[in-house]
Amino acid sequence: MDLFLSTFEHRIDKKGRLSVPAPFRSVLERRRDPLYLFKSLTEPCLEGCGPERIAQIVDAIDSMDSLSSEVATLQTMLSSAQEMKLDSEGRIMLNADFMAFAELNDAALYAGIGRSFQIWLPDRYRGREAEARARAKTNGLPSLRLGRTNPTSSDIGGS
Amino acid sequence: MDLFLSTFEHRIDKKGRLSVPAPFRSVLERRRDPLYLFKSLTEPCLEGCGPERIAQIVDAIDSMDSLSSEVATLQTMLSSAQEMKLDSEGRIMLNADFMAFAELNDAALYAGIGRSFQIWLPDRYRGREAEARARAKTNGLPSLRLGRTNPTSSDIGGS
DNA sequence: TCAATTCCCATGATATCCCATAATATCCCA
DNA sequence: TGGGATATTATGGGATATCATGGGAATTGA
Repeated sequence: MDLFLSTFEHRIDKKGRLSVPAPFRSVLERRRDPLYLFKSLTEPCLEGCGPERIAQIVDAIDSMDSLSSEVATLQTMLSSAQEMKLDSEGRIMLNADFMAFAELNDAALYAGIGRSFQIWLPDRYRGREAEARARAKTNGLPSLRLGRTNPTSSDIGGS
Repeated sequence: MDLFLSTFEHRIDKKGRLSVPAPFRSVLERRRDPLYLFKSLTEPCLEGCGPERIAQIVDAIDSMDSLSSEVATLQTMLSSAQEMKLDSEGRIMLNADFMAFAELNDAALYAGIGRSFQIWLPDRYRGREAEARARAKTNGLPSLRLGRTNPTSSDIGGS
């Protein structure tokens, strides 16, 4: 099972192009998957994933009460989602909405979190990481149930 | 699986013409589908889709009790539906009824929500999006357990 | 005939393609 | 194991194509 792991910091050039880390690209290429990005619902960052997660959201909407606020939330995710086309050098172009949402300017940090990854303003990410480490030191680690855990909402729009 | 995703804001010119976003056009062209628009039943916006969704509504009506109020509701959708013809530059013309219903004047925002998309007054849409994000932040994200989740292999984005 | 559409062309902005380069990582063979 | 050769990667720039948009002319239709 190949996963998105590790962090990478890349420059955003004057034309707004941003290289996708080669290890992430090869995960997608191996699966012959296009790359989707969308605005996180809970954090000031972008989320990257393959098509199966998008399909999951589409199917969930169809099976839910179309008047519920949960459907509105899922639709918000989709309406910010975008299939990213990579140029021949493996770069993507972030539109103005994405750039503004994550407050990016000339650099971006990719954080692989397993089945998906996030794109952050580098300094902001490092600040969050420091906070998380400090929390772990005082509160201890969250329990890690090994083996299959039940899916929770927190692994959709992403932590 | 090609879907209507992302948002696009386009101007409505003096002649009432409105460009359909190129990515939406290419979804329709790839499927050789015409474009249908109809007035949303629940929101002050227009809905856009291909013929399969219209057929879905027709089939649903056929399979329901013709006296039920739901049938009347669905019929309302169909009676406002219209096949849109695109000009050679990929633009549509919205009739006065559509313009008034969505309260459009000189700009429109397309919001892709998977198998269909919506057309909104831009500011109104952004307000709704902000609300949905605020809700998600306080209430958490909807669970996606509903969709078919294949627990074996190959589901990087899955559950 | 008049107004409203449809067709056609123009244009600026922007995205995309293609090529170049420097730095780094990987390979290969002595 | 070392070190030179080769491949990969991130990054940049110029040329080209696409897209959204606007306007005039031809066409329709009532």
